[in-house]
Amino acid sequence: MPESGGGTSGESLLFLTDDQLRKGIEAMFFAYRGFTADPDRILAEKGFGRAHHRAIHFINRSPGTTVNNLLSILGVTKQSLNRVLRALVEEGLVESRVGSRDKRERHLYLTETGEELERELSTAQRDRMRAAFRQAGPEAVSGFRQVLEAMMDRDMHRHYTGLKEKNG
Amino acid sequence: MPESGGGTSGESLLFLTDDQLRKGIEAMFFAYRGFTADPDRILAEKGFGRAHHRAIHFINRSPGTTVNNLLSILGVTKQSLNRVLRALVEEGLVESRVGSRDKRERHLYLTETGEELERELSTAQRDRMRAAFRQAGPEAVSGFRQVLEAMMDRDMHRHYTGLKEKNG
DNA sequence: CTTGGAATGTCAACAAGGCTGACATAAAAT
DNA sequence: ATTTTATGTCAGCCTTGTTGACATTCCAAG
Repeated sequence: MPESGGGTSGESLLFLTDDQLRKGIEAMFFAYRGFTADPDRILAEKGFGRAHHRAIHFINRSPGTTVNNLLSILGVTKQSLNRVLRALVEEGLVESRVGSRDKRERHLYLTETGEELERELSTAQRDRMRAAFRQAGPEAVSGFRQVLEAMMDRDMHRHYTGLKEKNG
Repeated sequence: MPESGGGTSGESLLFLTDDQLRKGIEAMFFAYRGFTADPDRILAEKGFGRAHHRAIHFINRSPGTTVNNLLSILGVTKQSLNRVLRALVEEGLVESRVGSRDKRERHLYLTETGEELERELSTAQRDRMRAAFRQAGPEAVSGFRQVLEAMMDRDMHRHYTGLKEKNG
């Protein structure tokens, strides 16, 4: 099955062969595992998981964000996120304040302890990312980002580039 | 400690700032979701999940591979993989043959039905990857792969580049 | 002001897929 | 022949997804 989906009809698009694409697919799989491996070890020690890291990361990025806003970023159900947030609040890593303007909303903040764990996690993850970036060089990093951006769902691209939050 | 994590001391390593690294981290997160979104829809329709896709992919790549070999690639416990394989065998997508040389081993093969699903899944995933590659261009694809390779754990790199299997 | 619908978040219960432990069988070592 | 090691299966637990039911708050219509 040399070219099941391609049909490159002679052009120099060798980087789009099925085999190149399969390598890209496996690269994503193996790299993502490496990408989360270090934080996962830290989290496991403290009895947390991947889901807690995701929440902590985005609360840190946008302090005062609401549960609803976090939901649209994380793409899970509110019930699922709620369980994770409850644990983080109970452990004293996250503070949940009732909205002053709209009392249905909960605004989320990292506590001092929460920020400590965030630092530990993101330092580990950044260290690996930095090593990979340095090894590959700035040209490669640019290409890396271009491909990843093109691979995102459109509405996620918004959360990635925008970084605008309205936290009243 | 004027700079929290970087300390670039004047060099032109702007692509290694904490903010650039944070963008890389979020790019991985959002892109990985996009990367699995299409197969996940197909799998959900048929009552399977991410774990089944992973098994199907690597059995297809190395027909006749053993459970043990698959374990070292997937990085899960044998008990976890076993549940997934049992479902695939029961649904008639995978055939598990007792090894002839070593009867403890089980050699795994996709059935005709299994190959059909594999094609459906990999076509969807390749389509997205192809679109991203095409949009970003060959230079970017090269950089993408360089960074991902540098981000993998060392022993995973083996599975990625090697593609050598001994299936007796 | 009251009432009804929409938005936000919580509680309960279930399913998928990680995990460890116990175990059966086959191979290898003593 | 017996013990040890390797491979795979079965049972049960935990995290983190899911849906359904519900309480609270806001807002709009009457």
